Amino acid sequence: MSSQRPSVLELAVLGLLHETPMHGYELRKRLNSVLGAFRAFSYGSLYPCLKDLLRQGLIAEDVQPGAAKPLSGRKSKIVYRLTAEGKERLQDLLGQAGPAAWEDDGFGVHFAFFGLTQADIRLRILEGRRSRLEERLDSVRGAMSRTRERLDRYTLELQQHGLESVEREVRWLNELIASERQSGTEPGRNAGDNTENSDVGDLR
Amino acid sequence: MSSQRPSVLELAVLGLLHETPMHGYELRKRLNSVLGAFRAFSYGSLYPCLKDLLRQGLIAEDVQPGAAKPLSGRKSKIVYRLTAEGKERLQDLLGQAGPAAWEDDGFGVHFAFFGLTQADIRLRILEGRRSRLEERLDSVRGAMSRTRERLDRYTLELQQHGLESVEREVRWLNELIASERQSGTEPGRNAGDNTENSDVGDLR
DNA sequence: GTTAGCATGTAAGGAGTTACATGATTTT
DNA sequence: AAAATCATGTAACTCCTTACATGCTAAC
Repeated sequence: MSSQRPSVLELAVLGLLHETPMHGYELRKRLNSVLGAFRAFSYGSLYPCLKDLLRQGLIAEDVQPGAAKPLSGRKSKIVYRLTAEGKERLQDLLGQAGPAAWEDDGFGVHFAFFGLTQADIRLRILEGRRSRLEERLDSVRGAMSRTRERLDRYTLELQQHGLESVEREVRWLNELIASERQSGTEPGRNAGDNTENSDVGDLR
Repeated sequence: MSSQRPSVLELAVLGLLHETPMHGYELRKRLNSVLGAFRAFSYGSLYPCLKDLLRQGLIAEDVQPGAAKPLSGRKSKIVYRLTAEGKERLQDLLGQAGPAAWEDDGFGVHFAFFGLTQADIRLRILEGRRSRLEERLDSVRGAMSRTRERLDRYTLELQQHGLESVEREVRWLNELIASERQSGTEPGRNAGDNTENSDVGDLR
């Protein structure tokens, strides 16, 4: 009655555990390293989330009894791994290309797991985010031109910087979309296929 | 027992009401227009906040009885204005140059009201934010060099973009700080004094 | 042998959203 | 007279953080 977490965390945890089993502490570090500047999570949200996923049968725990390995700085108490249901659920989440995947929360995480996402879904998410940002651009530009005169230097500076940030992300998305389309429509190539050819993949 | 809102909203509301009295609906629109791309608030948080500020005596309400003005598209029900205590509280909040003023939440709002903020506080907030971002830069760069090999193209792309966004904000802050120092240390000029001289103020 | 980092958790609460409920006024 | 927008509010809920509590292991 209180579960159903379509949360960012669920996807992130399932996605990370898809690579390799891990225990909570490790998971949290990788979480904040993969998501980098975008998001950070504390144990206070991670552990309850793990319990929830466990209860749903999406992950399973392997308990390491004592310190069996004197060598190497590992001690590992509870190692979580993805179950078959968890893999299904992950694929399910990765297949979603709705607003949740391109809003501020969500986009970063979905993008981080694009390597596991189908090419057409990737494209839809990128385009969804771009049009979302363009909407925002319009409304901010509108508000600026409507109230330009009465704003002081700092407010103006803030708006300008915000605007340029969004514009910058739109350009980034444009490059990504172009690159996706090129590898997507190329004959004889499958989704996710990304061997080196010409300069695609070198977008920075 | 449950008040004490050092929330972003409190500062934003007091700051906006310092310019001119307004009713809630108007306040919310200006809020989302001034803060633009940084933050957005819903009525569900605005109205409770107004009640709280009212209870604390920081704002007062002037109720407009009926439709007294046939002309102009105004109807105004409850117009809020800043009380003397509210002005004090605002100055208090604007004088704070601690972490709350330079973390992700908070910085945007504090910056938006730099026009009402003392020059030395402005500088401290800008420098605080810059060093905060530089810390983040270090940790992300560290994480990247530690795990570079095993990351797929998309994860790398995400980190790169995040990194560049932060670097961009640091450059922006550098320009602002330089400009602040110039007008601050100039002999015969007071804080907030920003008449045209050479090229300061034209940083974009 | 004590500090630092690894490791797992919980309780309380903060900050805000969504969805709803209601009604006045203006525009079409 | 219907639709849009102005205007005010509330209840329930979400998601996450902080601060605490606990203990193990490695390094100095």
